[in-house]
Amino acid sequence: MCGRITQKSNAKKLGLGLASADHVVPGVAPPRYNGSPGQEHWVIREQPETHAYSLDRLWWGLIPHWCKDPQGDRKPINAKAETIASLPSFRDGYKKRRCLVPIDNFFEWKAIKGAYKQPYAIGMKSGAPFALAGIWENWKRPSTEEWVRTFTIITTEANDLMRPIHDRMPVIIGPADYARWLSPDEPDPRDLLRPYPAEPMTMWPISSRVNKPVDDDPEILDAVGI
DNA sequence: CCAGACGTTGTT
DNA sequence: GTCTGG
DNA sequence: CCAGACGTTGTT
DNA sequence: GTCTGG
Repeated sequence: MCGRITQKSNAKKLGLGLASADHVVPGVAPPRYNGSPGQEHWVIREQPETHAYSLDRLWWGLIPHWCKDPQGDRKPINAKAETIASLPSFRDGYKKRRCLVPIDNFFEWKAIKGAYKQPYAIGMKSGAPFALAGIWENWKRPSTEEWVRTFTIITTEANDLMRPIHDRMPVIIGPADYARWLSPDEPDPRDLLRPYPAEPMTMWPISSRVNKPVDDDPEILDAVGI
């Protein structure tokens, strides 16, 4: 599963060669060294009309458009690849509002029976940013009429690298498939929702300092070993 | 018909 | 135990 | 995901 | 908004 990410590279790199974010005001988009659900993160989308790609900040935790009061309701941070095409909360987004979440790493906790959990960082051997598959939604806050944009990350079964620590992992989209995943002309690209090959990936144990959901502590860099 | 849910994970 | 907040 | 709280009243 | 359960 996937409940913590890093977006430490600059916006140019996190655009993955598809999108840029030069319109973003400096200072409003700090790097995420230990990013959590409930925070804003970089997300790449395709504009339906112009087919241009954009890199924007969306809230992690999907709020369906029909939701009255997300205070009381849950905001799913993950959606299962196996069921996303049919579940009421996800199927419209899956058809029409797919996105890529560009990251440097994600974290996973290995549950050790009767004991602590050991956090791990997972990334590419190359150190390059890569893309997770997501879907997003628009939601209008009734009190202020303001539009809120949220996303959720799709999960699938673990690959050989991750299976020792966890039975699920986020869906990773390779560069060759960016365009297909984002294209509104592909209503059901479910063949992309499979475990990513283990070979280009790497994984290492990190300090449990990352347990604390604080992502602006510079010392977190040591914890992650970056 | 209306009311109520709508999600995932892990752990017991 | 379960929910909210980061 | 984990950490931390775990409450009520009335008024804006 | 749409589906399930009573």
